Amino acid sequence: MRIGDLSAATGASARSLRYYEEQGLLSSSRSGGGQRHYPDSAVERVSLIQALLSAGLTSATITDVLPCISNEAIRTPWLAERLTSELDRVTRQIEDLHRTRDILAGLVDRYRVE
Amino acid sequence: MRIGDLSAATGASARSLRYYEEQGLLSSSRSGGGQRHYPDSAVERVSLIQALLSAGLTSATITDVLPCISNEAIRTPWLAERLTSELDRVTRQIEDLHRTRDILAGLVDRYRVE
DNA sequence: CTTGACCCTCACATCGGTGTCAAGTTTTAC
DNA sequence: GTAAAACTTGACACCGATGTGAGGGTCAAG
Repeated sequence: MRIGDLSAATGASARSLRYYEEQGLLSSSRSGGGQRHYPDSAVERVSLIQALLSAGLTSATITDVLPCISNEAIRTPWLAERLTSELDRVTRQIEDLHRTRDILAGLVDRYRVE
Repeated sequence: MRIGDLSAATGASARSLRYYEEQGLLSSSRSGGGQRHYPDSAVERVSLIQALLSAGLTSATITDVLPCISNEAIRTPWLAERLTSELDRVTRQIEDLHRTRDILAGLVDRYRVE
């Protein structure tokens, strides 16, 4: 599939897809004329990238962390730490967000009732 | 208390506290020499601001939403909608984050076991 | 007083992902 | 074979909260 198709399939803009590639998160083959072609599996990969980005991982961090999905060789203890610490961060983020949601819910409630 | 004290009490930098004031999120009285003074209650207000900011509310949104805590008069139906839609957004954000956490947890697990 | 710690305003810098525009090339459909 | 749609690279802009630094006041303890 070409970049427009992948964009349509994932919701990521073509600009973003090129950026992901530039950052080493995503790879593509090129047609004779230089246009990018993606395998169907790219859709899932982009979704994963999007999820991790929206969780606050940096593209550099994702670059470090993503290969371990497909490439067994790159697994190092250092990477395990990295993954765990990101997991902890996200977990904390969820907890904070729960508190904030309660605050907002309280506001809504108070607004409704009084 | 002065800005340094409030900063120490909340973890927000003095820069941020001035910014909050500039955006209309926080008010202060001034000493003769022009230095800011805050009541003790400012600590809680700043915590609230921090929570809402970290939940992804914009300072402009918070400006709209915060007054309804202290000022009954400003409550409008429009504000109710606003609050509710922010609440929904945060709720969705939490759900997304749960999925992402599961992804990360899966990576950690896979890393451990294999 | 004086001195050191604290505070003031103003302005510019930073970060990271994305938008957007320009000028040019490739692909597709008729 | 031609036009339209889609793609390419490159560069600059933006957002929004915060950092940072300059140059200059204020406050409190000695």
